[in-house]
Order: sequence, then C-alpha cells, then structure tokens
Amino acid sequence: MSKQVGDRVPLSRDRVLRAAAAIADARGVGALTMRSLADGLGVKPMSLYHHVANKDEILDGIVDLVFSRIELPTPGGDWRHEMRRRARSARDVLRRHPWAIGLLESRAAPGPATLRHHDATIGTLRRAGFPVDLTAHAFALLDSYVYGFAVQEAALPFQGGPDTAADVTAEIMRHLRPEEYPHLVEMATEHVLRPGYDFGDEFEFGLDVILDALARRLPDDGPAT
Amino acid sequence: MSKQVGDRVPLSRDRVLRAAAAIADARGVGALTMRSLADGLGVKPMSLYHHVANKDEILDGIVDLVFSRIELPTPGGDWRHEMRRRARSARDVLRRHPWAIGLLESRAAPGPATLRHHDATIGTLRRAGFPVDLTAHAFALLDSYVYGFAVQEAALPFQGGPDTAADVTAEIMRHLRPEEYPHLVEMATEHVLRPGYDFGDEFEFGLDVILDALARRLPDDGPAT
DNA sequence: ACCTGAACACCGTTCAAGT
DNA sequence: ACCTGAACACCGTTCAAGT
Repeated sequence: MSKQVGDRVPLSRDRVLRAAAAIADARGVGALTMRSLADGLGVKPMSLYHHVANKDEILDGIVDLVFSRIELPTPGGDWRHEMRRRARSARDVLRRHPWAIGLLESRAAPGPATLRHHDATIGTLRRAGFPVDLTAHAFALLDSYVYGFAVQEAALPFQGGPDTAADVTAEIMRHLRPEEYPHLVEMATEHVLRPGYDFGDEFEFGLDVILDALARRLPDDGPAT
Repeated sequence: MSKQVGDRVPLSRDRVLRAAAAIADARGVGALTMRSLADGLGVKPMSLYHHVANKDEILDGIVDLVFSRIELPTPGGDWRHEMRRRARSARDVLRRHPWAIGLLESRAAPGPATLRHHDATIGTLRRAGFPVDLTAHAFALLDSYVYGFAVQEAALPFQGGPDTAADVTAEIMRHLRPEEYPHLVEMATEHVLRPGYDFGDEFEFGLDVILDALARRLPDDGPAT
C-alpha cells in the first residue's frame, strides 16, 4: 500500500513518448492504446493526459522521436558522404521502427527533430554549392527514395534477414500460378530465391544512381573546404 | 416497414470494398469503421461479415483496389515510355487515395491486382532487354521513388494545389525562427513560397534522373520491336 | 501539482436468432 | 442464404474528485 515498485520515476512527456515508441516497436502501432501505454508505465490511463494533450499528440511525438534518431548530415562536409551517411541512417532507423512511415501520412505538423533534420540536409547541399532549385530537387528525390524503400521493406512478407525471407517467399510463390504471373515467378525463382539474395542490398544501387545523377547536375565541383 | 429505399442492390464483397474506399477517401481511414461502413451501405454492421472475414480483410482489399486503378505497363512496349506512364499513374492514384500508402506497411499479403501490376512491370523490363538482376534493381528503385514521393505528398501540410499550399506553408514558416532553421527558412522564402512553385512538379525531375540512369546501365538498346 | 474512479460514446466481433 | 439484435471486451476522453 505504501512504497510502490521502488523508486518511482515521475511521469514526463519524454517518458510517455519513449514508452509509446517501445510498445509500437514490440507489438505494432495497433497495440498502442492509452490503456496499454499506461499499463507499461505502471500508471492509470488518465495520468497520461497531464503530459500529452491526447493520443494524436503521442503519435506526432513518436514520429518526431524516430526522426531524432537519424544521423544529421554536417553542412560543410563532403556532400556525397554526408548524404550517403544520412540516407543509410534513415533507412536503418525506419527499418527498426517500421510503423513510423505509416504514421507520416496522417501527421501534417512536423516536429522539431524533423525540422532540424531537414534543415541540416538542405544546409549540407547549399554549402556544397547546390543552387536553391537543384537543392529542392535533390531533397525531394533523396527523401522519396529513402521513404519509399522503407515502405517496401516494411511491406515485405517477412522480417529478419535473408534466410527466413527466402523461406517465406518460397511459400508464397508456391501459391502463384506461373501462367498467371510468369515474370514474377521467374524473378522469384531465378533471382530472389537464390541463396545470398537480400532485398536490403538493393538500397545501395539506388542510392548510387541518385548521388551520381546529382553530382552530374552540380554546376562545378564544390569548394575544397 | 415494407419496401425500403427502392431497388436494394444485394451486398457483395466488391460493393463492401468500394464503399470502404469511398469512406477512406472522403473522411480518412480513421473514419472507416464497420459501423460507418454499414451505415453507408444502408445495412447493419453484422451483415458485412457475410462478405468479408473481418476488418483486416477490408483493409487488404482496399489497398488492392487502389492498385487495380494504376495503369499497367505493357510488356513489349518502349520501356521508358511504359515506366513513365506507370509511374505517373501510380503517383496520381496514390494522391487520390493517400491512406493507401500508410496501410501498405501493415499489410503483408499482396492482392491479385498488386501481383498483376508487379508482373507487368517486371515483364516490361525483361522484354526490353533488362537482365534479371538489373530488373530487380530497377523495380526496387522505381517503386521506392513512387511510394516515397507519395508519402511526401501525403505528409504535406495542405491539400489541393499550389495556391493554398503557399498560404499554409507561409503560415507555418511564420512560426519558425530563422536562427534555428536558417536553411529551411531560406528554401521556403526563396523557392517554395515563390508564385508558381508546386511540389508535385518535382516528380518529373526524379523520374527523369532514374530513367536516364537505368538507360545508361542497360547493356545495349532494346530490340526495335 | 499530479494522479485517478467512474462514466460516456464509441470500437470489432461472436452468438444465437430471425426471414 | 442472407440479414440482424443483443451482448462482450475493448477504445479515447471528460469530469469531478482525491492527495
């Protein structure tokens, strides 16, 4: 009745958001309810409302929390290196929190970490000599690629590495009639199901394509710092 | 008590899915409930369960319905033309049904329209002379770009054309301190807020970049049909 | 200041019944 | 065969109270 589970860390907006993201990671965003969240924090559901306005603010908050975990590019650094590092980090983070990409669609207001991330990205390109309009093009192209790749990875009918991937893909393919989907079946049997294939490896191909194309469109080489 | 609202079209899986997509279009996927869906069809919620197993099957179904509305590329046609037409159509359809991209993440099992779409895309590239591995690269790259662009368009803090876009963006920018987000503010004031700017126009730039890069990597020109 | 019990208007889904 | 009323175990959120 007195002393609870030891030292009770007081609730805070930050603790609420971290716990919310942890539930989404472990059991999916569908399992994230005010009640499950309160349970996880050892508190009653109504206590949460003292730290966040409502569930929508929690969803906004955990999306921004995910963005805060993506490595920021450094304005002034080599733009190719910085853009590659940022893109890899973003893909990595989004793979660990696949629910974030699905939430993006319904959240209109970007949080501070998201804005900081965009600012650093734009700044890195501008400082490397990209004109404003090419920066806008590059920004849209790079982010589209990273987000879209994350969507595809999240939609893959398996999680956890190439080995289980092949098993599950093989199982699905068994139900596809080759007369109906000839090219899909060919791609699966002759390529995707080969040992060693990992969809994740496709990421570097597209990233190279995009960075090469941007380099070719950059007026002249950036300053040698 | 007798005759209802006239000729009662009998319920069917197809009618259920179309009505579900219409509700998601009009009021967002959050407003799509078994009860609101039944209401829209002039029926009681429990009747739906005679045509779909549960709500999850409805969500799977409307994602596949959206895919069925994307123009299929034609294997044997000029691959650049076919890929461009398909990409534009996909972006168009996803803009009209922005909730679809958010659902993709949680739906593991692709429906028949989705499989048919993938099959036609792969087939068009293969028939144009793309080796299997380059086809896999191209497929992942093109789809990532299209999906990711759709994510960004859906996350824009406005809907409906460049004019209202500028207004809302200006309103948001007013709250951003230039000392905190200097590059973001510069990009907004010197580019995005200029009359005539439309984020949607960025689509063609990235699409050209990708198609050019793929053409450069294609072993030799495809057969002259 | 921070937490909470009880209550309200919702959810998806099951089950047993109606025609 | 197709539809449904009542019920169950859930939701997010409000309100009035507790410490």
